[in-house]
Amino acid sequence: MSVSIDNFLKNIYLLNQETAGAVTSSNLAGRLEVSVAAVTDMARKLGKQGLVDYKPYKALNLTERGNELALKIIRKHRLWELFLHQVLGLDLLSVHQEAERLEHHTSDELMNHISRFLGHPDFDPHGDPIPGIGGDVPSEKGVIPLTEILENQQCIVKKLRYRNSETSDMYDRYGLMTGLVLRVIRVFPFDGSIEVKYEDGSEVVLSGKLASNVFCVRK
Amino acid sequence: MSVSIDNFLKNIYLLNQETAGAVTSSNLAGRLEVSVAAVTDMARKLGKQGLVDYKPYKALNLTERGNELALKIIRKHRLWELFLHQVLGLDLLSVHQEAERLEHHTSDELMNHISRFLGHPDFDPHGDPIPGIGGDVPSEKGVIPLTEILENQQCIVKKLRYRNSETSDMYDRYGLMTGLVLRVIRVFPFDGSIEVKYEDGSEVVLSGKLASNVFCVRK
DNA sequence: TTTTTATTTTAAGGTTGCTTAAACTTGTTA
DNA sequence: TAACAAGTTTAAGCAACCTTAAAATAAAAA
Ligand SMILES: [Mn+2]
Ligand SMILES: [Mn+2]
Ligand SMILES: [Mn+2]
Ligand SMILES: [Mn+2]
Repeated sequence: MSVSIDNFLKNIYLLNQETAGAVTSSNLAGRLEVSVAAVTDMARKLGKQGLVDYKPYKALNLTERGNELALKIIRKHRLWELFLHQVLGLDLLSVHQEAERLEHHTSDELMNHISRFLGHPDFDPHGDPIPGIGGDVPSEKGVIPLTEILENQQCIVKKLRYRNSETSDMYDRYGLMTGLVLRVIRVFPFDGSIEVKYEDGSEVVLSGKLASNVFCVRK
Repeated sequence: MSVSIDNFLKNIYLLNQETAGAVTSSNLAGRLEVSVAAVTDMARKLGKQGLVDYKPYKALNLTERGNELALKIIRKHRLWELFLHQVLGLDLLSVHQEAERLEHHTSDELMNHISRFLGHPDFDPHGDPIPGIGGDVPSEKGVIPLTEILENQQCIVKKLRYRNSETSDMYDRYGLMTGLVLRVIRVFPFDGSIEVKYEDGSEVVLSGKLASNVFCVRK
């Protein structure tokens, strides 16, 4: 397992969730920032190794074994993120960048020490589930976009979807973070924007697009 | 800077101290576990880059810039070791193995967070000095081998030299660790072995060879 | 000083992971 | 159905970092 293979498997897994099972070469190439030809090469190679289900011109899928490996890397990534955030105080953008490298260079043993130190947590600071040692993924049942909360209902923010560094800035601007309790004051169907009230009484209006990237559970 | 270059520079630095300035290609090759030819290649390459002072058939030396880079890597290595030991409870053998990889994949920013978390320490858990951000190396003044302590004198263990995994076992066996207070009870000139008394009153005899790898300051 | 030995360098080649450009499939549009 | 456009594969090649084996050099021994 090299860094390239790690990232290849991990991003098939993640992209598979985002695109509902239709991971294409160009899709993955964009994500990994390599040429499409490089993806074809790697896919064929990992196909032979039994990690990827590769058929020319077809969507890419992980095999059972490929899936297990992907989950192990994601586990390391998200445990590192939580550790760096909670213990060392790095911000949510930095933790991702550091974890992106550390995930490939940490033994299972060290990762288990970190998991124990954190009390075997289920979610990372972005609200994403941390797979267990056995590959079990904590459920996110009841987590829905903020756009589905009705007027006057309360909810707890569980997950913020990070699309780029700009979303990070916006979450900062509005003070949005996991664990926050919000009450939806008003929904504006005109443009989909939503007025919410924080626990401290302050109120802001979020754009529909931003709100659709904020996930929460009803309170 | 790649992992290979990191390790090349770091080990010239360390070997330079151990051999008093006579770092040969075969010497370094053994340390890095690569062929001697690979060392020559890399030395010439880094010579062109101004990191190594390379002259065919001569001993290898770091340039000013190469030295700075080596110290940065050593700083990361030793800070990681202390962090993994003190915070996460890894044993002294594991911390070295993990640090050996993490040192290459940690940003300066993260390392500074870790340094602050630890209170900007001067020594790693093996007693080796941790270079500062500016490249200043904490002094080890007064640190001498246990073999130089006279009968009935007390000393504090400051540094254990790890030669291989066996030394590690022996330090464990005798409960030797940095910070320990010892009193030399008796020196046996016959074979150089030394009888020491621990603070709890127990007494053991250490071989001369083992004692020469234990460093301490007089109390 | 010449010869022998140990060490270092040079040469040739392999693997991994990438690139660009050309050839090929596939599904859609005319 | 034929042509086109988009996406994918194949081909050729490059850089980094290794290897082994042969040639060159330096140091030690005869
Ligand atoms: Mn990564
Ligand atoms: Mn995350
Ligand atoms: Mn290393
Ligand atoms: Mn150390």
